[in-house]
Amino acid sequence: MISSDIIRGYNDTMILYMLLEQESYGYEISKNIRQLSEEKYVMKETTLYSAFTRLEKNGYILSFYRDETFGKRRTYYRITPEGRAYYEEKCIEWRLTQEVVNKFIRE
Amino acid sequence: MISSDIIRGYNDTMILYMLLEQESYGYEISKNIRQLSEEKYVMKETTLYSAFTRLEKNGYILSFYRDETFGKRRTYYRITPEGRAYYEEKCIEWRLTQEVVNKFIRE
DNA sequence: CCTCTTTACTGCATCTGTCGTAGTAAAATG
DNA sequence: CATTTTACTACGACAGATGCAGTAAAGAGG
Repeated sequence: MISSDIIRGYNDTMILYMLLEQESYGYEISKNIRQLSEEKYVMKETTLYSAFTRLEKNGYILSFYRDETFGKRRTYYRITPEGRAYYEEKCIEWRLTQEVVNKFIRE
Repeated sequence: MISSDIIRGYNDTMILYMLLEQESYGYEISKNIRQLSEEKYVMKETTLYSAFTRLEKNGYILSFYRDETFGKRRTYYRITPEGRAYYEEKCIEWRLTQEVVNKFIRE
């Protein structure tokens, strides 16, 4: 299992990744993360929604409603240019982190 | 810079790695981590010492004093078999984490 | 000899992201 | 018509990391 202390700070990055190509909403993002990670990582609901709040507060995503004639009303999210920039930074940081941590890993 | 939310949970692993081959003490471990990471990661003092407390509480390290006729008295640490086992687990977890996070990283 | 820097910690309070638990509510399924 | 799935919201607790402050001994430099 991947502990929350390791993934911490990368949940935001995963969500932003999911929004790079298309706008989406909580449940769908959650499912897509689970699938892309091949069931190896499942983001908790509370983690997901609190990440949305944080990301929107920081200006990295925008929330909106769509006119839906079916289904329960969803909150959709769209990535902003600031969100894309932040995502890019996180990718660079991740590569550096890997490089550093790998020096402390055996085999 | 590597954010504390990313490295979180790996500080313990880095410290244990440093104790695999030889017993050591706070200041030395801190210097060695800085050097091994090529100055890319510097563990904060408070983080380091609070990690020692936690690691000892969990039975992963043991603290002791050496008879020193010079210098200020140091608290030395030694890794336990449980600490080695925990370190191994963390290595496995780290590989899985890399695999998963890399799916969400562009380029 | 005296000051400054380096070594070697300890204590305490705060912040932040994650998570457990609970609850709401509408639509789909059987 | 009951159960499951979808789609959230609220609240409180926890743990690791950090900022800040303080202590104290040894070594370095003038």
